[in-house]
Amino acid sequence: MTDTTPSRQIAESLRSEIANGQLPPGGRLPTVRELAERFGVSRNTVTKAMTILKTEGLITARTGSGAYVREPHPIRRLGPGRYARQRWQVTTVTAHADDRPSSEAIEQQGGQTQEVTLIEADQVVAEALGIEVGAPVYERARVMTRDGLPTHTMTSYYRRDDVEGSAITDPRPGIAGQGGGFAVLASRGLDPHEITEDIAARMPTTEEALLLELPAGEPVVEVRRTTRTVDGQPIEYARGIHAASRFVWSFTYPIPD
Amino acid sequence: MTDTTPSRQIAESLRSEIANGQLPPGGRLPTVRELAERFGVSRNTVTKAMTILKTEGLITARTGSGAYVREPHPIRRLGPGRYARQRWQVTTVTAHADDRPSSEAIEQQGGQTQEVTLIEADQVVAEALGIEVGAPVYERARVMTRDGLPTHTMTSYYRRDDVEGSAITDPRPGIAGQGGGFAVLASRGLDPHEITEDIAARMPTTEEALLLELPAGEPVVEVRRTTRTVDGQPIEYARGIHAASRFVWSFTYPIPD
DNA sequence: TAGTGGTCTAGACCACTTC
DNA sequence: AAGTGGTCTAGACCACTAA
Repeated sequence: MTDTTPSRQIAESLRSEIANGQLPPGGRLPTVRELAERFGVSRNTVTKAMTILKTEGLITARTGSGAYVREPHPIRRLGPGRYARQRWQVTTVTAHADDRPSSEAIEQQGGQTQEVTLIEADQVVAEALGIEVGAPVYERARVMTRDGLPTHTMTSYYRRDDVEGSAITDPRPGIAGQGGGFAVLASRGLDPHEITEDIAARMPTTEEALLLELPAGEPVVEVRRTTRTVDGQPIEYARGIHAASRFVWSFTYPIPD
Repeated sequence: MTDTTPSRQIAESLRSEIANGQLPPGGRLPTVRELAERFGVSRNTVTKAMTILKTEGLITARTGSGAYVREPHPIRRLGPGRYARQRWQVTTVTAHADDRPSSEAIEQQGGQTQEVTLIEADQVVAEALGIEVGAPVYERARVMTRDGLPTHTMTSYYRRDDVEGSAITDPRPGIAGQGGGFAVLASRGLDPHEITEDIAARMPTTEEALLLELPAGEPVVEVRRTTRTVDGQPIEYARGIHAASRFVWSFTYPIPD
């Protein structure tokens, strides 16, 4: 039934100790040397067992300190409500650029970094926005953090003419941040009306793992979002990478005919 | 910038060869022994590099044969349309049990196994169905396959009184299969009207990895679905485990106020 | 039967943490 | 300074695949 190499057996043994609470979340595992002696194997074999558990997301190890049972993350539930009008709709657009442009295009602020650049649309972006490949688009790349830890990235693309000169093209975070992109589009007569979200999961690339400080064995969820006006005209395409363990997506809808 | 151990460097080297197409999908990697010589390291170090790539889902290895670049899966796009009325609504319920009950509760049929059991509701199921813990519910566990490979599981829970004696409680697949559960509920005056889907991603348990024949480094997407009548009464709770690389979930909705 | 990936050992060295 | 996880080596053995 179970193909049973020593390293797998040790992993299974520790796994069940974690499952039954004998090793509680945050608790420290016995040292590699202790386990090697306990199971009568070499240190390498125990290390391998721990590698298995790490890639399963059950433990993390800190060199010089020990290996610990991973604590469950607080989970955020993401639904359509996060895009609700009342969250971004304002009578007058209060966001505005001031006169001291920062030399750096990246700044840090409570929970969000931002980088805005004018680029040429690639295949995917062009198709999503209904423009030609190579057409100019503004890319607005953000990294969201929570409790000092990065939780997800969100990179939006806008047609240049739609947002040129607006607060969106101001690189400082907070100006167009926090849904403010929708307010800017609305102020230009491009009211966001409909959203399509595509959701898929996969293992992270090495860059993503570094950027989001992902432990081994943590998948990412990639969200691709297209926002359209009431006429069906796409006004924003966005791509987000989320640390999987911190989010749940929730949708409620009537059964279609 | 990049902490650079030999095994990681080798992994990175192979990773870029895969990315630029030098090693095409389905192509065979050089042997461990060849790579060990090429990079001037021990066999173990090359093996470790390949383990990294396996957990990233980039390659799979077959003992005795070689290591191969994984081929991209055909991806199914899942949206609300899969629950559309026209897919399950029938004027008269044609599904029916015949007279020869099978001794086995599990049967195999084109693309689906099924197992039906009467159990007591646990905490999660009870809460979802709005009943008390321990109340009797029918559990209908299915494993869906495609091209002979398992793609996902789907386990539904119904209140006993809602489906007792119906085609749903018939263990043979195909009777209530293929959305037929909705038709049965409708025939009982419990028209499915609204669905809530919760979607999350994580690494598989060992059981799930075995059941879905997941290669190392393949995450799963867990979908929890609650179906309600127009009155808001929950009539089905379902839990599905999907091999992440084979699916995309897609939702289109108007921006709420 | 020759070649393949997979696992294990014993010993070594390293960077890091903790005291 | 002592203890920790992490990595690497050299060599061994195994189960499996393919000709």
